[in-house]
Amino acid sequence: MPPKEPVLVTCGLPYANGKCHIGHLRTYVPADIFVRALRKQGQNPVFVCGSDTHGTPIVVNAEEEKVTPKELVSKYHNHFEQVFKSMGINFSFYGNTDSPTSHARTTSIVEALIANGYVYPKTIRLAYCPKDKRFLPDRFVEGICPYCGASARGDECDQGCGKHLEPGEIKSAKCRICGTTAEYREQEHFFFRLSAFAGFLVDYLETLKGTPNAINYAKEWAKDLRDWCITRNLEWGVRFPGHDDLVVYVWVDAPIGYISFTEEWAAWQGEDWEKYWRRDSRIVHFIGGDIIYHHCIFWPAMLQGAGYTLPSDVVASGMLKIEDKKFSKSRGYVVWVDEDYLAKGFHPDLLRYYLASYTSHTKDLNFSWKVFQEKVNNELVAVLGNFIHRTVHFAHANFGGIPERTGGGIDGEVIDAITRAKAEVTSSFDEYEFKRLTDAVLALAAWGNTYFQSKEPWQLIKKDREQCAAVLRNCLQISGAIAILLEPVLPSKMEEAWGMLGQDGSVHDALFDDAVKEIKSRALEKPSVLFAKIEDSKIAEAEALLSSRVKAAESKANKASMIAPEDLARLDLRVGTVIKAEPIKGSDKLLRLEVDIGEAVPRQVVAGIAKTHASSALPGTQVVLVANMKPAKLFGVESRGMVLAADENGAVLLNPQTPVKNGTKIK
RNA sequence: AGCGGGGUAGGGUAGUCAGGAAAUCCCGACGGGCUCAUAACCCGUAGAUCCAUGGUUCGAAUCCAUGCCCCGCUACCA
Repeated sequence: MPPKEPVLVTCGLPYANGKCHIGHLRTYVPADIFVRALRKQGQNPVFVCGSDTHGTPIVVNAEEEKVTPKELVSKYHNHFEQVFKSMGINFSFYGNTDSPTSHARTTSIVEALIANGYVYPKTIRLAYCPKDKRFLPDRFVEGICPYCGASARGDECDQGCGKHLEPGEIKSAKCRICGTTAEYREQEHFFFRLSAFAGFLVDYLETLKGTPNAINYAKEWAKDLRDWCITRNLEWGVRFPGHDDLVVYVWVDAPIGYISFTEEWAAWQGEDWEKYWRRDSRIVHFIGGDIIYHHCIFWPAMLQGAGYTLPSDVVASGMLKIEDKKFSKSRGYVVWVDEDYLAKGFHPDLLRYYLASYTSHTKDLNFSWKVFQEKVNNELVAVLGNFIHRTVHFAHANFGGIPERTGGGIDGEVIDAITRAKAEVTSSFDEYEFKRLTDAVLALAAWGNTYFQSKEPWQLIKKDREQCAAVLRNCLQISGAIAILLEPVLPSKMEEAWGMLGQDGSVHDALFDDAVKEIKSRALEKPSVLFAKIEDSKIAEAEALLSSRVKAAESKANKASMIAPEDLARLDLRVGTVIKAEPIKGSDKLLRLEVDIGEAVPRQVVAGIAKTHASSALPGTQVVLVANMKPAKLFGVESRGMVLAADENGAVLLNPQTPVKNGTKIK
C-alpha cells in the first residue's frame, strides 16, 4: 500500500566524535533496506543523513586531542561517510550539521519560533567554574538531583529518578573537569515553550506511525512537558540569533539537519526540498531507541511551531549486545565496523543479513561471532547459496543455460510459492519487521531445495529431457525471485546472483513485481561460489581480538577503578578530638593517640605521623578517623582505627574546616 | 522511585489484542536417505512445568490480580 506523496527517509545522525561500530548499523542498515524496498515497489524515496557536529562532548574531546572541533568533526565525518558507503548504505545525501545550509536553516527555524511567540528569555542561575573561568553547560556539571537527591549530571538525573534537568536546577554543582565547586552566576537564556504544545502532541502521537516502542514511550512523556532551555554558553555551534555569546542547544540543530540535508540534496539534484518539508509528504525517521524523546516530543513541536511538515513515522531500533554482554566501548564490548569487520575481509552483505535476520527490529540484538558464522554457513551458504548454485550449475552443465520454454509456463505451485514470499516481504515493511523479510525469502529457498529434490532432475535428464528442462526453468525462476526479493538486504551479493542468472540490467532496478515475470531463455556461464563458508579459524581470530580488547579494558579499569556510592558507605568515617598523644617506644614514626569520637571510651589509635607532628601539639586537635578499621597491633600497641592524612612529604592531618561535635559522621 | 518494552525447547521466533484438541517456524543436536550441488540437499526424531503464585472459565501461553527477573530512558550509545 505505498502512498503516492513524496517519501523522505532519514537516519538518526551519528555523533562525529567516535568511530562507527556495529551498534550504529543496527539503525542504518534497516533504514537502507527499507529505502531499497520502497524503490522495489516503484517509489522514489529520498534518503538523507549526516554527521551531528555540535554539542559539548565534541568540544571536550577536541580540547583533549588538541585539535579544533572542526578538525575533529571532519575526521569522523569522513570516516562515517566511507564506512556507510562500504556497507552498501546508499544515502541520497550525507551532510553535516556544521554546513552553511544547516546553520541557515537552524537560524531560520529559531527565528520563526521566536516570531511565533514560542521562545522567551529568562534569567537563570548557572553553574560557573571559577577556576576554568567558564559556564558549565550540561554534562560539564555534576551534582545532586533537586527531585530525588541522587547524584546527577547537569542535564539529567542519571543515577536516580531519570528526570531531565534544566540548566541551573542541579544542586551542589561541581565542575566535572577540575572538580571545583561551581559558583552560580545569573545569565539570560532562551526557552522553547514546549508546554504550549501539550495538546497538539497528544493528538499528534495518536496519528504517528512507526514502532510501538517509540510511540508508547512518547505518549507518557507528552503528559508532563516543561519548557526547554535552548541556548548554551559555548563557542562551537549555531549562534543564537542576536546573541553572539550563545549557541543553540545541539538538540535543536541536530534534527534540523534532516531538513538542511534535504535542501542540499535538492539543490544538487535540481529538486524542490519544500515538497518534503512544507507540503504533504511521508517522513520516516529511523532512530536508536535512546533518542525517542527528541524525535517524538521535541522535534514535532519545533516543526509545528515553525510551520513545517511533521514526521509520519518514527522507527526506533532496539539496542545491541556483543556476545550477550551490554554494548560498552569502555568495557571492550564493541565491534568496530572498519577495523574489526571490513578490514578482516568479511563481506558487508553478511553483516547486513545478520542485523536484519536476527530478531525483531525493536528488541535487543545480540551480535556473536559464533552465531554470525552459523547464520552465514547454514542459511546463506547451505540453503540459499546452494540452491542458486545447484540450479545454475545443473542448467549450465546440461543445457548450457536457461532452457527454452517447451510446454507450459512456470508451474502454478512455483508461482504460488513466489507470490507468498513476495506478499510476506512487502508486508514486513508495514510493521518495520525486517526479520520477516529474510525468513520469507529463506523459506522460499528451502521450498526450492525441496522442489528440486523431489523432482530429481538428475534422474529426469536421463529419461525425459523436456520434463527436466521444465523443472530447471522453475528452479531458475525461483532463483531470480530470490535475487529480487533479497536485494534490499544483500544488494551486492544479489547483484552477483543476478549476473549468474544472466538477467538484463541490474537487480537494483528490478521491482518486486518482476519476481513473478517469466524468466527468459539464455546461455549461462558456469556459476561461481556466491557465499563461501566462513572457516572456524577466521571466527576464532575475531573472537580473540574481542576478548583481548575486553581484557585490556578490564585491566585498565582495575588500575583506576570507579567505586559506587555504596562502596563509600562501607567506610565509617568520623570526626574525633585527640585527647592524648605519646610516642611509641622503639618507633620513630608512630604515635599512640587516644581519640574521642563520642564513644564512652576514647579510641586508641596508632598513627604514623611522628615525623611531622609532635605529640605535645596534638591534644585538642580534631582529626578524621576511619572508625570501622579492622583492629591491628603495631609495636605491641593495638590500633582501633586510622587517622586520615594527606600524603605530601610526610603526613598532613585532615580536619574539619570548623570544629564539629565528636563522632560526627563524614559522608 | 517512575514510565516504557520484555520473560514461549540450547539460540532466535509465531501465537497473546478478538481464550478452545499441552504450541509455529528457522538455526543448532541426533538418526536415516539421496547424490545435481559449496560434505551440500531431502526425510524423520528428541527437546518447552509457555517466569511464579493465585483467580475467572467447561476450557488459559492468551483474560484478571499479586510477585520475581531482564532491558531501555540512565556513563561511554544507534
